[in-house]
Amino acid sequence: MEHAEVVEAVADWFKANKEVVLVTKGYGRGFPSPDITAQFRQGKIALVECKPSDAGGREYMTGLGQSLAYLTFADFSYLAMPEKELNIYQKYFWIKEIGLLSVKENLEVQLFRQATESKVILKREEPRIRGYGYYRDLRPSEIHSILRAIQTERNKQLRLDKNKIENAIWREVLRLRKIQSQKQKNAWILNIKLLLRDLQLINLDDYSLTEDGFRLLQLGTLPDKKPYIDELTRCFLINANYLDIITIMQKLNDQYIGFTTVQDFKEKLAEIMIEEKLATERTNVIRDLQDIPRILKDLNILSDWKKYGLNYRYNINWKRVLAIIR
DNA sequence: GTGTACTTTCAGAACTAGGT
DNA sequence: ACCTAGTTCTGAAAGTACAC
Repeated sequence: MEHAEVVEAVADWFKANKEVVLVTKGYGRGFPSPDITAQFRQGKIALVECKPSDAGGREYMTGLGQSLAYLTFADFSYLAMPEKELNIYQKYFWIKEIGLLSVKENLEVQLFRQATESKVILKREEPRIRGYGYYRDLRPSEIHSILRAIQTERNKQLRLDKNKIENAIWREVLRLRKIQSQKQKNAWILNIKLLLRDLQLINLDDYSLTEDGFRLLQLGTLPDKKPYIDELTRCFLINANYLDIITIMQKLNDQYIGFTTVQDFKEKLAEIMIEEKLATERTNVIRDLQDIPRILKDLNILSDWKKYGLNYRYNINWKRVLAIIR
């Protein structure tokens, strides 16, 4: 049983739970990075570490260690693996706080042991209402300009001053766009913060760049823009979890011959995104979808809105997607 | 060409938490 | 309870392109 199969099965198991409002795979943080995040109605969060078949004791012990680490920033922690391995190694998983999930050969999931609530949270993971990155307005080249502005300002500072960094971001926005009203400052900075957070390019605590952030900053200065765009695409697909969105788009394309209008397509897409718990009911997925196709087109993942017979559709450039996520 | 559907860009409304 | 500042989300005008 592959790692991805275990992840898929366990994610589905959480989605089936009425109390769960949001399920995301591998999204939200750098290290240590859980395979699944499940968020409950009251805002409590469970993190899951998944392990495949035939991996050797060492890997299952590492999984236990990761699960323990998750208890420092989430309410519940689970370790999931195939039934066979769970039986072999269960004696080592004696720490009762860690929940255990057993995945059968037919990919059916069983709750082997309920997790208990963490008593050791150091820094709580904030509940989210989206299982995909927040995105508004910014173009790929603008993202690079903003990263550069943040890093330039940071290098000037002896002592961290977040306000000055935000002022630097705003100055950069004013340079990039023709904005009339100062009132927009907060909205713009916020939109930028949320995007960079979700792409995992900066730590919001101190505006320090992550490894991905640094890489993008460097790639963006090259004369050839392709490596930058490719890397940014990877961040959107993996870090911001847009891979799940285009997977659902493909499902829709397979299911329907086409769509009468963009609006029709977006409504159907939004409905499934909520069904699949990629967003909560209170998320305005439709509004998000106003901007998401644009960035996917900029990243060369999505075609234009093309006519086929009487209907229309977006096509997904899977060749490129697969090359980038390798 | 022109009306309509779609895209891009800017603006601000609606929450939320904390203080009094 | 009310105010305020800060955060998050929503709306829509302006611009563009596309079918007819």
